[in-house]
Amino acid sequence: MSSTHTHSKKSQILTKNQRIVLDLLQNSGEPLKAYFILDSLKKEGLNSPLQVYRALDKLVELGKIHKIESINSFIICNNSNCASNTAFTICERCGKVKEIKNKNLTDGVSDLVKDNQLEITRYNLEFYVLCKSCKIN
Amino acid sequence: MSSTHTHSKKSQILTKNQRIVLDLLQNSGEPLKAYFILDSLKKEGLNSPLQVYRALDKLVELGKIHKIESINSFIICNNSNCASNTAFTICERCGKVKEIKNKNLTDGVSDLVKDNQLEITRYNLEFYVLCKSCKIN
DNA sequence: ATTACGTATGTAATAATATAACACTTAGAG
DNA sequence: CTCTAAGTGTTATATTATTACATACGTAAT
Repeated sequence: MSSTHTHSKKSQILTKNQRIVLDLLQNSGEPLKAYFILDSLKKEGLNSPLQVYRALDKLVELGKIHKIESINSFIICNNSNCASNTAFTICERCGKVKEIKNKNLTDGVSDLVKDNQLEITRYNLEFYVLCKSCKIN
Repeated sequence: MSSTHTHSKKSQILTKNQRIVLDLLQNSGEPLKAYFILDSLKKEGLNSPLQVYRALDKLVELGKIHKIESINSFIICNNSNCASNTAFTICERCGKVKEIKNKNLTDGVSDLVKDNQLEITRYNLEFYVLCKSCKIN
């Protein structure tokens, strides 16, 4: 074990395509669609959908981004250790998405899951809301 | 029209396309994809994707079926009054989907939502699990 | 009974989202 | 150095969903 690392340095480093896709999502902070990412990164050398989807798949697998299923979009993960569990609010009026950081909520869901004897490997929670600014206007 | 009956409230009656799509989902009990529904109902007179999507949209709106976002599929609602709130388990191995009827879970989620001052109009919860039969084998 | 209106229908075309197949490259482990 | 796992680049294609437009049909108001 100590002499032989099964985890190579390579596996911890993002490849170029993974890097530029992650950077774009990081800088945006908003959910982006795969083909928007493709268009945005044409100048960086991304030419085909598959290049984008492969990078996205890997980043999701690494827990660095999440897919928001109901809007076919990807967003940077802003929790340090949310694993593959996700919880979002999506404004029904303006479409704004926020990842829920509230520990009470996610802990509560975990408890409910335990109480109900569900063996969950991961979950995806999408809450449709009317966000503050939309509520005012 | 072969019969003379006049329904008092047309708005509560499903149209032919809505009916046959609902019947198929009802009989199946499983989540079905739009284009599978289209293929299955060719003999009933459905010819285009749009006819299917229009029926599905209406049925979702009426709360008679749900869309399971992460698998782009539609399933009959087996709760009498779940409104537009949905909670499913999806087996990661065999893909089997079950609507969660557990009142504790859904009530709990509602409480959590209240406690965390989220104003939710509806929600969509997708729990990925290893189902009983897949756990055994 | 006729009109106006909202909703549904049928059809063709196309947009948006995602994957398959294949040949090639690269980096690290042994 | 060589083997292998992972990533790349590219073309083509599959899957999912919507736009646009013309037509039909039931209901309520006139």
